[in-house]
Amino acid sequence: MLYAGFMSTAPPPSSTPQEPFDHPELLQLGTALEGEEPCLRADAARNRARLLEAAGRLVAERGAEAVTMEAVAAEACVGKGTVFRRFGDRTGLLTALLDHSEKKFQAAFLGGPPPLGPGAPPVERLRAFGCAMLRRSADDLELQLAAEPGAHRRFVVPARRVLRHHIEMLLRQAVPEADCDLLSHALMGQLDPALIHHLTRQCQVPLARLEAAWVDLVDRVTGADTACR
Amino acid sequence: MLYAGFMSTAPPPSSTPQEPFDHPELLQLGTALEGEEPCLRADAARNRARLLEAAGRLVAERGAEAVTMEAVAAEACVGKGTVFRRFGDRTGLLTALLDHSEKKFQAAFLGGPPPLGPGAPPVERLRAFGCAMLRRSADDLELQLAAEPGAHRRFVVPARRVLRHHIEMLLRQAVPEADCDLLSHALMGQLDPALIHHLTRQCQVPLARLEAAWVDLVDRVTGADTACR
DNA sequence: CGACGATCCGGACCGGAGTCCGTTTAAGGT
DNA sequence: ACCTTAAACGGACTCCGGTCCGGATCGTCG
Repeated sequence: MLYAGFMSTAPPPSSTPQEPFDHPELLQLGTALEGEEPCLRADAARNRARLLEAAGRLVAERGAEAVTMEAVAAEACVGKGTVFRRFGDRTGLLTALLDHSEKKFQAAFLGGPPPLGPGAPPVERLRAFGCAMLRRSADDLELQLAAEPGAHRRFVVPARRVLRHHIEMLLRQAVPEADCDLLSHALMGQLDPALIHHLTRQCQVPLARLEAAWVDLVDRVTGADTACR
Repeated sequence: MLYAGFMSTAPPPSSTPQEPFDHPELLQLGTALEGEEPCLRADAARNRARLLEAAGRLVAERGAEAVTMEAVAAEACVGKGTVFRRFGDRTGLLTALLDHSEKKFQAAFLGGPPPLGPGAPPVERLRAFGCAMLRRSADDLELQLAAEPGAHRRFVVPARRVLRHHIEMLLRQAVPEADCDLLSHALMGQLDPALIHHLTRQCQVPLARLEAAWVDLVDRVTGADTACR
């Protein structure tokens, strides 16, 4: 299940010495394909395989939360340091475990048959994409969650609930025929502090543009303003 | 800055003995107000204040990442256990720090003057709400981020970038006039694994409904299908 | 084949989150 | 004022993620 093909998943963590990290964090979607593998030394490759297998075994037998770096190392009969060198951190390891299904999915929407792949009109592809992703997530949900620290809590934080409820209430008034409960989540997504931070600080997007995008989103969702577009 | 009013923020963590946690994780929005405070013992209240003050000082002087439970405890001349008993965990402490501005914001959109507060038509309130939230976030971004473990990474994970880029590309074809870069984030929000987990596992929402909501969202955003609504 | 340099290995080590439990103290009843 | 008890306290302890570095291995080149 290892290596090559489409986009791999691990983050670009690592230290200054720029280890030959095994997941080339690629780019340029659409063109796809990219067989880059730094080609590990024999022992390194062997250990990498062992580690993934061990991790998979742990997940299967005792759930994702049993996947502790030490436990994986022990299960694979390997030193703890090796796990970190290979995968960067816990997230990297879990992510690598998801790599296979990830790449299958990417292949499906980048080059598979319509309506998911190219060939269908964009709106239909969008519809198909979401549904496919929803179904895919249903499977390895546990892993996906485990790979993202503090993910369970995110939707339980009272403060956030209040904000979402408010959006939901306003939506109910504006578009009573819609599934406002779920719709509100999409709007919340646009206001996520982490997103704001990413866009304003890391991507230099000016606040004004964010506001404009929000207003546009609201108008689209509620069908307001520019009436029919 | 302590206590009472609108909704407080801390999660419902704590252990089985059900400590009289200071943030009553309330409910019933719209009705607002709720002066519930378990009324801590004198020493407890004193220490709580000390801790918040100490934490605030640490944030101000050395940034949010210096807010370590031990450091806060030391700064407040209090035992480490006390910090945990009072705030549950690090997230709870940071959240409590945000409580003040949080409540001010809640007050503004629950009962303040239009267009944020009641009185304006719902669509306008929605627009105002998002803009207000964007501006508010710009301030205590650092704290908000720190309060949510692993928040920085979320938008850097390569796998997620690929998915978003795909959505963005399809959007560009479907609604070339929109700010598809930003718009794609809203759609991604609806497909967030953590959200899927929350809805399907904790809220028992059937997958079919999620799919329907997605399709509806796509149609609204692209203006497709039901044409003008 | 032997030696050399680059790469990898492993486990000791560190710091911080969260738990536990014996001790102390506030508050209310007598 | 004193006694009782529920609550709060504090710091030692565990567990885990992540770092570091001396030593073992691999692969290559002469």
